[in-house]
Amino acid sequence: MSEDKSNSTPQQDTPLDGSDQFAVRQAKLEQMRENGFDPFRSNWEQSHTSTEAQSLLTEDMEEGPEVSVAGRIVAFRLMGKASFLKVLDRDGKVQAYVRKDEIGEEEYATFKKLDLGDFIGIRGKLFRTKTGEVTIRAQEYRLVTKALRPLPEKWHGLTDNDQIYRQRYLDLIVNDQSRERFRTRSQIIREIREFFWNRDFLEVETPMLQSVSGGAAARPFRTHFNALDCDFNMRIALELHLKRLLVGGFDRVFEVGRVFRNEGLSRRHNPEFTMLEAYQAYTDYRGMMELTQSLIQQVAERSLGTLQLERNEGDVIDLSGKWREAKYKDLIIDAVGRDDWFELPKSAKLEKAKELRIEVDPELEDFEITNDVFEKIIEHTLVQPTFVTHIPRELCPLAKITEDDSSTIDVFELCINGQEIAPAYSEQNDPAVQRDAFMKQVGEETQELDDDFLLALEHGMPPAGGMGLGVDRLVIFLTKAANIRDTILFPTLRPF
RNA sequence: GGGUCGGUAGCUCAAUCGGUAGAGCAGUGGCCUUUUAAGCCAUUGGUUCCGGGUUCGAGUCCCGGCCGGCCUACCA
Repeated sequence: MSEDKSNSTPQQDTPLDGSDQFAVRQAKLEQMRENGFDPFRSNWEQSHTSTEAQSLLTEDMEEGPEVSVAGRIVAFRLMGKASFLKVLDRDGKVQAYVRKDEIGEEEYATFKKLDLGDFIGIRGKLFRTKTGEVTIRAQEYRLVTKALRPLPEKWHGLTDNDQIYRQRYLDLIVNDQSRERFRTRSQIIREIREFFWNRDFLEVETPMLQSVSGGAAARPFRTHFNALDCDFNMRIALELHLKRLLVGGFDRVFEVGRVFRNEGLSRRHNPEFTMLEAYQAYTDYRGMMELTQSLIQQVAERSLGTLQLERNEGDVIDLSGKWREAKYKDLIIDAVGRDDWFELPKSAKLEKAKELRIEVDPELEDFEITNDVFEKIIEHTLVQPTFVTHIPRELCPLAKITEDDSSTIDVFELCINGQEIAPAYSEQNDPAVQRDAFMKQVGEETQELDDDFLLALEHGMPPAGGMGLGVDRLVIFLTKAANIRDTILFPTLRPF
């Protein structure tokens, strides 16, 4: 449909029947302009937010002070010569009561022409209605911004997923739960920063455009830089640059930032997602264990006020106390039901995997079959916080090898809510061992060899523990979201 | 990428065997000075996602496409 923008006067000879709500609202807007109001230019001074205003009327008071609020009309109940409406602003909703005999006949006539979705300012004293709701008795109101499109339905809200993601603003206006979830997400990220600042970590920013994207084995997004006429990748991890800063003498650094992985979409994967990584010199993965547990406990306590998280499944995740530790090998042996799993030849492992109904590619390496067992039958059972330790060295080329067991590395993988949420390592700082580990990966895997990083290691990186945490996944279980897309304001979608 | 389910009014949803496409909310016109999904009366509004096909007749059946949900695969 194309509107004729050149025709600024509404066609008065064809009365609007109300079928085209956009046209009806546009006609109202034109009418206002003719009467000398600009429905977009006015501002309104807020004295309080909706919830601040409501708190001013305490139990013992009959009438509160005068307040001035502004927001979007989300409920509108006209009753002849008086009306109730609800105004939504940044921290909630407040009800207002408008009477014809208090604002005047003319004002009331134009007030009745307002629409759901319009922004208005209201000034008046607080009182309590019959049913006890704190309400503003309007002495003055003004339209601040006209909304030309109608809001989604008031009771069911917006449920169409596609529209929720593509027009997130509508979701935020009408779905309280969604609005609340994104406020919580913001609070969580704020508490994460607070935690690290308090521990004397330096918050830094490292490049998103990199000529070599290392630190993980995911496929990158590629782009081209015209000025230098060369290709760049978007980063897939923060790790290698943060470690360069350890070399540079920043003993404690962290970054919260977006990383990009050119892989599939799923309920738990978005191609751009938010990663927290922290590196601390003169500690190891054990130190990271204490840090990670404290971090998540403090964040949950401060942003949710509890360490007991009820899941949609009905059970409760208990974040309190000291968290369970379990060795990778023990979990595997337990899951497959035989002590000699790690001594079995590959053919026997494949056989057993088939028995357990795990689909495995016979081309896989031994350790990959084992890891499939972990990912497909163990990981989703780790609902209570569990540090999985002593992971096979092949899985993490960037970690230190365990002193008394050269087959494993000094790392943990923290699982909560059946999801891997935060890995941490005693970071590998021997440049030769690091190079060997990289070389084994390059070619068969997607990790690229970052020579510049190895050069940095040759200058000496102090012993350190490091950890990474998928912020979106943390938000998923802290806010009981069903899907990663419900925790990302504008998730990646197929363009129209 | 594969499987599967879906797309109907601004929104939330109906539509029997293939037989005139409906309701609630929103809108429009009235009534209503403490409502809470306000209420009452009246009423407008449809390229049934798009394009083909079968049929006397298609929202419904078939084919192709677009978009999405869920499952699955890739993502140490």
